[in-house]
Amino acid sequence: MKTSLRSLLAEKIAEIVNAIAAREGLGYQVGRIRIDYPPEYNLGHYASPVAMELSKVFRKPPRQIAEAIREGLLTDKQASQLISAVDIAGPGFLNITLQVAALSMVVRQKFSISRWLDMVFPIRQEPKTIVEFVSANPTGPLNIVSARAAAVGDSLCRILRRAGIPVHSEYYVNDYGNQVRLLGMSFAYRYAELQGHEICLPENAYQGEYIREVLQQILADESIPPELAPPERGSDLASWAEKAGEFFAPRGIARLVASQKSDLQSFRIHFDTFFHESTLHPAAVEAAFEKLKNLGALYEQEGAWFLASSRYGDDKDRVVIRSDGRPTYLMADIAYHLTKVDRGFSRIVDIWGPDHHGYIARLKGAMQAAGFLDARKQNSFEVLIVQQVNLLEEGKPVVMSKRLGRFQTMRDLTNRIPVDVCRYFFVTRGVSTHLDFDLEIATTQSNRNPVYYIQYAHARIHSIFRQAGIDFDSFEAELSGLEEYLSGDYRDELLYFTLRLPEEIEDIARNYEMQSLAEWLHQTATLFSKFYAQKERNNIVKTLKENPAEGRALLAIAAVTAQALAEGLSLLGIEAPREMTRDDAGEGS
RNA sequence: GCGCCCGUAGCUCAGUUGGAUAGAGCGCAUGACUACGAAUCAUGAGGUCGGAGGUUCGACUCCUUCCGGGCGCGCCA
Repeated sequence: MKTSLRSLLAEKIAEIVNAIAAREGLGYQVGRIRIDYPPEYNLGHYASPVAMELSKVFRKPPRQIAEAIREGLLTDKQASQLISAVDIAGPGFLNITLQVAALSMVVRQKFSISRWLDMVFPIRQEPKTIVEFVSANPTGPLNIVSARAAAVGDSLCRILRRAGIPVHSEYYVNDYGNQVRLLGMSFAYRYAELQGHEICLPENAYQGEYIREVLQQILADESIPPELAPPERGSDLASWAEKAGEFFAPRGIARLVASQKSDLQSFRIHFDTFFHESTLHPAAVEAAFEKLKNLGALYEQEGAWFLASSRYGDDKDRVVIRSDGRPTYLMADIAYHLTKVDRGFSRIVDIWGPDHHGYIARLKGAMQAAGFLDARKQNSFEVLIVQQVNLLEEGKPVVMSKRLGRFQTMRDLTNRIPVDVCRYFFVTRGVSTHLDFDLEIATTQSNRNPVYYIQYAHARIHSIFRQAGIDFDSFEAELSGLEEYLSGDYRDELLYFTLRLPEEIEDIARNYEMQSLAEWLHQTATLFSKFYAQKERNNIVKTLKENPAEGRALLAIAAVTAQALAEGLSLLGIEAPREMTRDDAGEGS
């Protein structure tokens, strides 16, 4: 089967609708057929509201259209093999119930979730995609919003990749410009302080304690050239600091970036590349400028060059070259994004922090001006804004100020909360919601966290295999001929739900709503727990002894569930342990 | 002032691009281990979906307006 059950049904319904339209003499072709899930399992496996949507086009009552589609499905040779019933409910919902045999058609010889996903995806020719995320300034440790963006971006990449989409993940390092100068200067002042100077840090310097720590690392690794020794005590340090800063800045950035990379690594975040802004200057920036200028997207005014972004929906035009000739950050960012185009990516996804939303219009404007978003090209450029995380400590907000060095770092977070818990927490919420993270509650509740519930279900299945003395990895789930054992006691419900994984992945590849995968994992684990709690009928070890055929069916259900849970967890960068250690458990329960 | 995001159960959040009786976790109440792990299962209490209008077969979802919270509106990055 080269498609999910849902897509197959959607195709069939589309055929049927088009046939009806032709019969009625309407020159109408349906677009995407929406197929959802009924609110309750006993209503069916799939539900579609198409009949209601088509009511206007066909000028007929929804139920009448639904009836025609029902006829079509039941008389279609391929579809009728899968379907056991089509009910029309409420105002015109089509509720489709599949046959149990549909399960054994999917779970055939050598079946595994992983092989199945490999078969299903890619569903169509997929565009080369680049996802840029985190991209924090290399002037300090990563903060908690970066942690959220990292979890979101990395999970998205894993999911897109699983959907067969060629994905490249990238971190844009802003190692150029004014802030780099300020960073170097900050090191210089701290260095002077070490040399016995009374210093008064300029207000715009980075004040965090980490500046001192990184400075120590630099000093431990290399000696400072004598000509950079601080001037006489009491004299003004400003011009000296400027010069010495040029020495410290690149060294400091290298170490800060390394430290960020190590934070990301411990959060299981993978980047294919780190792209340094400094490599764009000057050649790529100049080339981008020339390109936009030749396309007529720029104009000169009062000695500066402006991008006419208001033509493309921005509130106003934006400066790209200052009147002193230096390019702005926007100009460099345009150059950077044009490299994405040059590198062959036709789908560009950026994940930005909450303070950048005002920036979307101008960058999109630039990409439009550059011809990337030409309607005929089918390219896309999407920006996801990850909203802020309010860090609370016992219900009170933790005040954050990066400049003053008072802020919660990603490291603080991961030191206190296990990575599995953090990553699950971050993707369970939609990216656009502001969310509160109470460290105190997160710490105490992490013991009762939903992520452990999912992992527990997974570990339990492996425990069953250990009890049964069957090797999980070489076991091959196979349901052909075992249909009679697949009904009731949550058996079919669990299997159907589990086999929806490709549909989840397919949806997320389109809408980026990753919280639905977290939800799916939780529901799958819940169904397994219910299945497992049917101790009379679903005791696998016992059934294997009493009725081997039925035992194999139950074992296959469990195996497929474990595979799907492991696969889903890994898509969120969460581990799927085969045993849970008691240390992780809540004590007071 | 303008723009973007958010407002759903006591708390933290889902709600499938307008669909069926608005859901989950935590917390609370009650019950279930001599059977593959009780980190579990079963049952229950808890909602004027921020307020008010509008659009239609149908609105938590779309539009208008108001209220409340957050963030942006540099020739900074």
